Amino acid sequence: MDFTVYNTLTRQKEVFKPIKAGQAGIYTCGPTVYHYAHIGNMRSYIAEDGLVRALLFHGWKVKRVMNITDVGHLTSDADSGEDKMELGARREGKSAWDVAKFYTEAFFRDYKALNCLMPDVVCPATEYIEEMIALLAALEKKGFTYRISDGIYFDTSKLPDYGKLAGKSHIEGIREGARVEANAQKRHPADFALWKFSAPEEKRQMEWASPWGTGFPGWHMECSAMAMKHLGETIDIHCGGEDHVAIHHTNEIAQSEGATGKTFANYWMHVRFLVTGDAGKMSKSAGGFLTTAMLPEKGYDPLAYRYYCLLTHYRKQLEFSWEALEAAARGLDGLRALAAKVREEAGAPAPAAHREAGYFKAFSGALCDDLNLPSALAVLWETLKDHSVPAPQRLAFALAADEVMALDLFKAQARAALPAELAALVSEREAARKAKDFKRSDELRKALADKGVLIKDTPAGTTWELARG
RNA sequence: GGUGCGGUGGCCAAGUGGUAAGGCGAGAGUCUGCAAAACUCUUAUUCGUGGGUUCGAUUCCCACCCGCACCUCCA
Repeated sequence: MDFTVYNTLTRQKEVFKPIKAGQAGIYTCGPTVYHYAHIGNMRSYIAEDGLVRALLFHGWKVKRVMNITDVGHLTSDADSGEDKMELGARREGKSAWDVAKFYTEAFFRDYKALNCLMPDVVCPATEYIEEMIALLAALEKKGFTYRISDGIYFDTSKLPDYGKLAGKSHIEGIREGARVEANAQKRHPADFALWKFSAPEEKRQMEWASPWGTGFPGWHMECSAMAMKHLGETIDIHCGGEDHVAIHHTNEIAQSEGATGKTFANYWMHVRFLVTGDAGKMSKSAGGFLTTAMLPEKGYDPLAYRYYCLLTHYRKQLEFSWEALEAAARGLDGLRALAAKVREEAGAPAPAAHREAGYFKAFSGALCDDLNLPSALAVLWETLKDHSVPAPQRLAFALAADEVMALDLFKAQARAALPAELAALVSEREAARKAKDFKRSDELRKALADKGVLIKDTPAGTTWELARG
């Protein structure tokens, strides 16, 4: 079956044809590590992980590269808003390097908690300054650059199809200074910095010598340099958030194609934002936001958030609400319970998933249709409940499907022991119930419920679970 | 101001020119001392509004209303 993806460049779904048969080279814009990544950031990585897993599911090989932006944004507080952790880190005398290290580690903790597969290559921008300087030199040689007081800039008028990703009318409509102060020395509003000079009176923590002067690379340089270094001058799929279309990716294309004269990326996949009803998009600068690490504190498995993301197509804006997250968490619980029941019924899975079965093709077809994970998830639900399919086949299918969904459908849920005091109440209630003192046992059940312990009486005895929240 | 996207049952949400997946919730039943859990069944003649094209539109076209995102580092 052909694998199709929506390509932002052509604004339509296209059959994915890789440069090397059966192998996909994917570049992902990674996090900027001067603060925590919030769950909105993670939506993109979950969607991209879905892409990687869907390709692997269909037998493709995948080479995925992710950058870490650890340079260029650490000079002023204004860039980072009032991030308490960073301010705290500074108070403790940490360097910009330490801050980057700290948040990189935090990012991958979250990333793994959401069951995202590690990229094959993770590249911090600060380790590729040489490559960026070489790229700039190539652009200079071809006449795409000019120098003004604060840096070396890219002359967008020199590239005939500049802005093709976002659309010409969009580029022409850009009003510089609408939200950021205009730079009067720039020749065209869309021109952007390739190399910024350190201010004479300032000693930056992160700065490098270059043929043009001491300073640091422009924000778009890293992705161009690293993507081409690891995946070649033309890559298969370039991923990122929707916000990057008009500026960051547009400029990556300008730099890369200006330097090589070749197509930079054949397919551009953009994930739309997670937004919150009242505050709009979840933003790093807008203050309070939710991180993956905060989910367990609220009583949620991080994978409940993954499930939540899987419920909505990646090209549709996703609105966050606690009510919807709660519904997702319950849905995931239900799916796991269903999977456990299928496993019990089946004993052992069939030797292999039945790839010719209708449900399997429906599942695969949904993935191949521009990564329609919500549809694929519906197929999974329906199939697991379908008793006309032999249980071992259902189990084999669930195992295979979870390689894509990555929801830990069969992982035994570890749970904390109940505090002794509450455990005593549970035993006391069970004793009262056995003695048919229902009044007392119901009182105790109520008391336990008030403390968040839900009682279940099964033929095998009394069990409990913790209420969420 | 420019660009783009979306409005589907109480909530989240997929989808198609031929009569609305799935999940959550809710209701009924089985089970239970009663519950919970589990199981079974039910839950949109209808897809923002008004026109148009068509044998037929939620799906195509036009207008309007509403919401959102991007144009700044941001996923």
